[in-house]
Amino acid sequence: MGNFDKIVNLCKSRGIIFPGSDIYDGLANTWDYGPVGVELKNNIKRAWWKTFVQKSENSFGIDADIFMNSKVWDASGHTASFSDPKMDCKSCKTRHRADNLIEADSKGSVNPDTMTNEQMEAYIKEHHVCCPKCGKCDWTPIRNFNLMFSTSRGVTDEGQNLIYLRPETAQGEFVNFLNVQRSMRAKVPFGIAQIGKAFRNEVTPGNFTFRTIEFEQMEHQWFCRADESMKYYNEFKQKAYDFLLSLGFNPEHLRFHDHDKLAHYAKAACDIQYLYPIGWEELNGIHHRGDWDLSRHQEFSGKSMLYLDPYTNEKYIPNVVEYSIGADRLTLAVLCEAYDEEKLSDGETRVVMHFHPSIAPYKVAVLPLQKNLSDKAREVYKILSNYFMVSYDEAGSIGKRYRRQDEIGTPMCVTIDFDTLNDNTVTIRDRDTMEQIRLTINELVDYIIKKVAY
RNA sequence: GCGGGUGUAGCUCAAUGGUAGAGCGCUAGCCUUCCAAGCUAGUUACGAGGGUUCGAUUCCCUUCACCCGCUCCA
Repeated sequence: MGNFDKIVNLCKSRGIIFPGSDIYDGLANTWDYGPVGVELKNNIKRAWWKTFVQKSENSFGIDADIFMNSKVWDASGHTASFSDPKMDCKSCKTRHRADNLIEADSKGSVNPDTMTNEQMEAYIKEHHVCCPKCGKCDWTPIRNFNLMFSTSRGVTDEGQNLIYLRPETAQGEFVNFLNVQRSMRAKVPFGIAQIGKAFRNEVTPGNFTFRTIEFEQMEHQWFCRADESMKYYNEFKQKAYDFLLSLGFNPEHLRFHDHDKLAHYAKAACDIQYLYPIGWEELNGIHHRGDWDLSRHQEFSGKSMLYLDPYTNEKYIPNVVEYSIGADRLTLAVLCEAYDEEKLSDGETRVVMHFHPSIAPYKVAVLPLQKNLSDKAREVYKILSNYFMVSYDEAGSIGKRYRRQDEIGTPMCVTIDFDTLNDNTVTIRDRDTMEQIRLTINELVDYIIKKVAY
């Protein structure tokens, strides 16, 4: 069994991530975070927010609605390019885009973009457009594969309006550029950050939570002058990289990957890839988007996106440097990075999740050495739970309980013994070093706070 | 949507046209003062529907779900 499968199994058995709709045999590419996983993911999101909002004087957080006016997606280009008319060749089972077939057949003299599906089907029938792979002319009807999830808005059947679940969070930052700039009296350069859900109707192999139909993005859009944009682009590459290192990533498992093929909006683009057990895969992206987004929204909304620079009295549409990372992908990378099987001196193996203490789901576990010490142990639990997520376990041998905590990456375990009753001291055991030290209960909170600080 | 594969306990895996087992896990108790110890007891399953049959978890059909591949992928 590969590490990836082991991690998936560990996630299920230890309450980190469960298959979605599990008792109904699941639903492909959906996953639910369990009691342990939700703590991990929330801690990761909090660390990200702290880095890119709290510690950045000119960055502001927002939380935009998942539903947006459909014109937003016209402006962003999603309506046009996120939906493709597809036909299957019944003979050789390959799939093709109807518009591409027509364009090739007519050598560009017919513009399929202006045709309905019925018109395209009629054209293909009339001109005997055949499968470029097998040469047969046996097509299924056209089906539209729209990568945006849609639903309808409206109470009555008539007059329902198509409304989309956002396929990316970035537009929330762009449409709020003016609101944030004015309300916060922000001066360029400044940033808008957001953590939120996005949805893509992809028919894709999932590889656990690496690719899912619902996912959470953590994004930061930096609005700046065009002549300073490349400088900031490079700065954000470094900042994104440093953030990953601060979570405990091994630099050998990270690499930059510049895009050779740029998206329609991009002037420069680069990924940071992580060496997942399935190979090098994209973890986050840094994109130089130019003034494409704000210009398009100015065009489609009719609202001026011009910024009056108070220092130079110039008017311009700011450039955007986007830094985007998937919260679920990052959580998965953190899980892969933390996973370790340690051989002990007695030949046994222990599974340890070496999470950075600041993002560990539980910071500390309280373990009474014997059950008749539970009153005192619960007292300690009560004190610590004012400050941290604390796990309490009194079932089974002490060794077994240490192993359970190792598997969910709890950095510290506190044991209560008979001496605790006399002198209020406890033994604290470190997950990574296996060292044990003796502290009084009064010293405990400060000690743990220092260990788990981000 | 197409092709192939798989559905038995929480997990990993058996067996069987006639009472469905094991290991691990989990729970309780005994024991136990620091790294998966032991003993005792308990816990839980044939994905769903239909057919053939005296009898189906097993054979057949349908369906559902998942996995792999194709397709797609800002």
